[in-house]
Amino acid sequence: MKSSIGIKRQTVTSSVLDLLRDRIISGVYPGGYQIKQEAVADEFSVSRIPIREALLQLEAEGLVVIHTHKGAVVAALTPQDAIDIFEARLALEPFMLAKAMAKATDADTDRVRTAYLNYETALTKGEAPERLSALNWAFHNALLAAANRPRSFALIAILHNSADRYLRLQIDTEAAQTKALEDHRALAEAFAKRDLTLAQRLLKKHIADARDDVIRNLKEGLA
Amino acid sequence: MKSSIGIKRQTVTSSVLDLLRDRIISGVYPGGYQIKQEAVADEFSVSRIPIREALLQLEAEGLVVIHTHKGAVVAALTPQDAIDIFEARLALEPFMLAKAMAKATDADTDRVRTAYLNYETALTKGEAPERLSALNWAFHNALLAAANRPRSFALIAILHNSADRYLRLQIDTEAAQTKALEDHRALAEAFAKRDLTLAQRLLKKHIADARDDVIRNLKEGLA
DNA sequence: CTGTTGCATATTGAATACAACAGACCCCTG
DNA sequence: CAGGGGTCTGTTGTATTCAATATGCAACAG
Repeated sequence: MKSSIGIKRQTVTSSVLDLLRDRIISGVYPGGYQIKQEAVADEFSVSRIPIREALLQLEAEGLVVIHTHKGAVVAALTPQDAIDIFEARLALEPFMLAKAMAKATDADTDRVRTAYLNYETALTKGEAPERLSALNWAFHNALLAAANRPRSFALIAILHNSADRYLRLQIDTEAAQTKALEDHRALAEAFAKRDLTLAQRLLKKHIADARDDVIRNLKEGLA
Repeated sequence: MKSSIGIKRQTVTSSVLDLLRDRIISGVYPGGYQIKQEAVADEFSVSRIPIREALLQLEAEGLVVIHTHKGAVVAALTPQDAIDIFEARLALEPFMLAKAMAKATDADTDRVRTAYLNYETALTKGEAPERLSALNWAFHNALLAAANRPRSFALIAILHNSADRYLRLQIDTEAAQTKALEDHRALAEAFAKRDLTLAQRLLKKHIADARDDVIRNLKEGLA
């Protein structure tokens, strides 16, 4: 097999997919924004075909809604949707954490610790929100990776992306991020000690708190 | 070819999507089968574009795996994958059942009862497996519909489709279906009584038993 | 004989071209 | 003035065409 390492040969569709996803999650394309295929195609100097295919995948991720002959619209952010997403995470993540911790090795513990430290240093350095988001996900990722459940993992990843859209809306992102850091620290510790009960409780609270914060902010925003 | 009832406002892509999905779930396209775009396009006398788009959606549903420049292959059926799927359901469905039962009205109870009866009559009539599959899903659907959680529901629907592929492999489908009927009866009763604890326990057992059956059959098949 | 290299073919990826639909606008009629 | 109908335009859906990649095979060097 030829080494494809180092060679960056992405397909146009996947490049567009990543770019559009970033724009939606970061809020460049807000909820309700209509993504016109031709506009995106022109912007990237490609045809509409890869755009269409990227949009289909974004729809599968729940980031856009496509109506026949009417096109793709960025999914709206609503309290009900936030509850839907965060509570699905609440059902899935602690469950998968159990599977992960049951099979975790010292190497997995190290990965969790490293992911925690990366988030910490990025936060103290005051790095950009998208960087912090990525590292936040990397931490949750590390917690669950040992479970080795591709499908469940994919579902959780999708939920995280959508959840991220809400988290980026936070008024006081700094407070939320600092709290997240503290939660992560405790989680990493419980993971290292293989204290499943504690870890699950912490994770549930972590997600539930995020849900409540998001809801509160949304309600305030509407008032 | 499906009968076009009334106006066929369906897009080619969605028609192809439904047909391919059926073929995969029913086993016409077995795990590992390579779906060639042009072959399907020729069969339906359409271009490859709708095929490609359908395949992308099937990938999002976890029914096929696409590799760049190598095409789409029907996802393999493995014990690990089955565990992954059924245990994700085990995490999600009882959780959502709680949300559903908390908001359920008498109309919802009726829908559950009707769904149960439909499955029962179809089973006694000895209808085709795909019909029974659809009614089985309709029952689970009815149990959870009142929750009104589109995203969680979409995830569960996808998991059901993949789970169905495994259930269709069952050696003794009749025994499995009869057991399912009994489970459903008890579930419908608990739902009607609003006995959440019992309903959740029954649902968990229902799913866990299905998982175990599937695993056992897979292992035997490999032996 | 073995391993590598280069070519031929099958298949997918993307661009271009054409068709169909939704929505807005205008005009018309009552 | 309200409402209907038709055209017109912008956008999406699909077909067709071209380009790029993977894979198998044959020729060849060692």
